[in-house]
Amino acid sequence: MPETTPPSPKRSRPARVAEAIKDWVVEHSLKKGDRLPSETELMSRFGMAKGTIREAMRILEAQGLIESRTGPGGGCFVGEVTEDRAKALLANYFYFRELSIGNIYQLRRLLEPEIAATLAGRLSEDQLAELEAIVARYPAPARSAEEERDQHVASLAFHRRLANFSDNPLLAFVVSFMARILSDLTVYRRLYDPPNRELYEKGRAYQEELIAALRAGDAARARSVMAAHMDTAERLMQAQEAQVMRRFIAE
Amino acid sequence: MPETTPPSPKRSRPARVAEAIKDWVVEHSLKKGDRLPSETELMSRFGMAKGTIREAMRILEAQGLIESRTGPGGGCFVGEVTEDRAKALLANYFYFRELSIGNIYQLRRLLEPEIAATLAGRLSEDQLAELEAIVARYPAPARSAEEERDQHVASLAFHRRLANFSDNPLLAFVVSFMARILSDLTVYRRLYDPPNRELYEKGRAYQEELIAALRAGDAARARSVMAAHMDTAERLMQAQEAQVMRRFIAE
DNA sequence: TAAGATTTGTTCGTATGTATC
DNA sequence: GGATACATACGAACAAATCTT
Repeated sequence: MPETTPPSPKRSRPARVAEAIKDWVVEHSLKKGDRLPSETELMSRFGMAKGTIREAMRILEAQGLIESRTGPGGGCFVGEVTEDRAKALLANYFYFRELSIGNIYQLRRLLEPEIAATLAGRLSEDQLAELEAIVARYPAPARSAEEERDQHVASLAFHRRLANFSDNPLLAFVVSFMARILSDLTVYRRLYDPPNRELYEKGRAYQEELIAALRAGDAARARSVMAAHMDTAERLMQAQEAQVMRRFIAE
Repeated sequence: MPETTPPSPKRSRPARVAEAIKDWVVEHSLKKGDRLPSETELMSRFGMAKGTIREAMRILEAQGLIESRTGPGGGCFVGEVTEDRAKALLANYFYFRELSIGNIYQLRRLLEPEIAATLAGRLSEDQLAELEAIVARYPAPARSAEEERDQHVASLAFHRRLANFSDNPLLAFVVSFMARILSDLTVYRRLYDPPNRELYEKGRAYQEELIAALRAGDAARARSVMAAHMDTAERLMQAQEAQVMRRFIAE
């Protein structure tokens, strides 16, 4: 595997090696558990020192493309990028870009009702039970800011779970990503005090009605219930005037 | 900066160092061009060898969080994640997940009309001219598969540009990301032959009408034109995909 | 132009840790 | 437990880039 780009431009050697390995994986269409050549093998293949190869491996690892194990039979292995890692990497992109509540809800209003509609009548009883279990985690209005924060995070877990039931991976990812961003918000800003009784009651009522519509297979109703839910949720969030995300998210 | 996690779990040292540096950046709320401690500084701070520190830096670099320069006044600097890098990292996530045309268009149908509507009457004459210039790149129907592919990529550039005019960074990113995926599709699948005259004529007519609506500030019309555009575009794409599949089987 | 200083980039040799047999 | 195979980490040296004088 000779260098195909002799006067190669600006990038560091590890970066180029990482690119080359990536291409190699694609060309040979390696699958999830497949093993990459060992470090010593790569050293001689690329004619570079151990440190350089290792840095390249770290690059791939940071992107979630490989995992490595020590010991005999160990080495580096192709691994799918996990959903969590993808979300973390994407969240970094928005670190400096200051998403507003309005920005997020503009998408939620469009996407969440769509998810609800497409899932109506297509969820198993197990899946519906799972959603009900999440709703059951907040049976009574919160009595403190702490409790309310927990409830809101749980409520977002409801949406994230629902999203992951979708058979559209792109739709599922985007919706789930937004739920995660909003969850992180609640952790790092004291967003939910004072406790807001209205948020609790409306939110819970909507989610219960939504589950009923999903079970009944009533797509139109599921859609409109979710739309109304998003509508009030945004108004309440806006009133609380959150500021979004000022941190890197650890995977 | 001593180790706060003595029995630290499974992760490698470079990964932990990278995390620590990330946290450090957040805590000190460093901005885009700010400089990180030098390698030698970090070596003594973390009590680790040069190679280890460098691997940590590569992890951060791979995520787009830092850049590094040599020489006096050089070092590692905080850098915003670029849009392109974020897209590439996210694309890795979908590498194994095989998005279908239907998956992508389910989102395009929802998001693109929204973008069109929110931008109506809010674009400068310069921006409108830029869009017109893109449309002008395909003044006549394509006469070969090559030419048609180029036209379709240009047409996707139209949507990407429009998306980036949006003042909602999240919406802009998602739409622009989809356009890029579809562009890559055209490279890796021979999706656009044989030349399809209908795609050309309808697509061009829609985009011209859309620009008119945007200029006139007619949000409702911009929305409906874009919706119709997405509708026919998806049907044509689906038909062509079917055609490609059949050809593949036949061959 | 040239020399020197500073900082990242790369190499090599060696030693340690870890999992399999 | 011992041998083996592999990644992981260290330390010292040298190379390359880039700024200053």
